[in-house]
Amino acid sequence: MKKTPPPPRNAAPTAAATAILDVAQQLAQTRGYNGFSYADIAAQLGVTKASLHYHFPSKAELGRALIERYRGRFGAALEAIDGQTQEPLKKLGQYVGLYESVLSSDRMCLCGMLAAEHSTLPPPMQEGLKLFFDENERWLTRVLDAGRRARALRFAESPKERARVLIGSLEGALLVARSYGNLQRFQAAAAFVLADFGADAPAPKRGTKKA
Amino acid sequence: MKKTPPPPRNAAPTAAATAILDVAQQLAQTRGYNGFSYADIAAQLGVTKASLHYHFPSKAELGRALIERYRGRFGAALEAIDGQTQEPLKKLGQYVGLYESVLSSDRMCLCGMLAAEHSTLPPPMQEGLKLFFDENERWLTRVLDAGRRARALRFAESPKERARVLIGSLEGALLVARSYGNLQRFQAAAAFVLADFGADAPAPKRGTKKA
DNA sequence: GGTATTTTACTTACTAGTAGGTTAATTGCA
DNA sequence: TGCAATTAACCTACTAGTAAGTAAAATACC
Repeated sequence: MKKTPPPPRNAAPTAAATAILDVAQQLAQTRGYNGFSYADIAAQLGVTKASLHYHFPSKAELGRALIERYRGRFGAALEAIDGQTQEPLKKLGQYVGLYESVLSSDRMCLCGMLAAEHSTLPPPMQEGLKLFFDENERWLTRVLDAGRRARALRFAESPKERARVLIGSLEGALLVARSYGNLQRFQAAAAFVLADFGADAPAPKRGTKKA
Repeated sequence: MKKTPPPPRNAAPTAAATAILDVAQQLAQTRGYNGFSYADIAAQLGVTKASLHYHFPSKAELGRALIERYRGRFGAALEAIDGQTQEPLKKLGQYVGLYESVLSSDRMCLCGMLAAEHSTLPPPMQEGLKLFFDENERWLTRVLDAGRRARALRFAESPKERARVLIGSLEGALLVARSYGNLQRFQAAAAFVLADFGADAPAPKRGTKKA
């Protein structure tokens, strides 16, 4: 009753698998998990659907891999921020920049998108989503807590609560700005949430930042 | 060459049409526009798909009607708030309550959900979405502006900008809280965005439980 | 009032197309 | 020659949508 020839999972990702994930991610971020099909990926790559199934036996498996890779990359980006600056407000600014760069390519945050479709997702994907948000929350909580201790950030609530608010606000700002096709709309919201942390902190320039 | 018997559009909605919209809305709010089918609605109502097509010739038309009704109802709810209190912070509290009640029934805001799927929607639906957000923004802007003039609310930015941030934050809080199946998570975020408006604002009804 | 006609609100039975997925054969390369 | 990667060809289930027909209610007409 073996259903498929055993595809080599969890190891070094082959070039083909990477290409598939790249296309699938772009589709998932723009159209949602229920908004694309194997046929769409195959067409964009110029291969057959069967070939995709060789690398990712089921769409559920592809979706799971998508989240896992995204989570890993996001985690790496957070570590990169930690390596680049110790200044809390700058860290937050770069964190916001991660979201902004997503919107710049006309995408939604993968996990924000999937969060909308949550109830239609296979359980492993649902769990992957939580992990993503949990990891974001943990990192932000640490930054906020340290920032307040160092008197670089000012806020009243618990760092964890504040981290959650921040994540939600950024995801929501992304969500709405995207349906206006308007990057500035996100930037304005982002500037606000940052400004809210430190009275008159070195506010990021309003208006076009990418230039 | 008439394709369909002309269905009576834009008039008093029949009981059948209302029932269809009710089910479709619940599905759209939980699974997204691309996450349900005519078959799903038909099954829940115990009628045939063809019967649905009689009332709503295409899914695009159904989706458009869905947004239109939602928008109308939301607008009515905002008017109701205006009729109930003049106190700005209370108005905001009730506004937040609208979102909370959506989450209580395990749903996402219809338009927040559709915003995620924006790029896959037929243009009339995309425009309906914008109208929804625009109307929310207008109402909130008015409340915020009046509230600040009356010294009942405190904030630095322009009312319009602040209104946008608020909408985004609430939609985002809804989005994330829903993938945790956790109402409290939303309530905490909601309490924060309200508190952010006036120093020590009165906490919204349900309990804060930490500390 | 009673008959003819139209309209409403469906149904059954179907279409063409797409979804995810499978199998067996084939290619390409170390 | 052996195996990883890929294809052609297929399957079943489901998608939105259509065609044609029908029972019952509303309307028109005399």
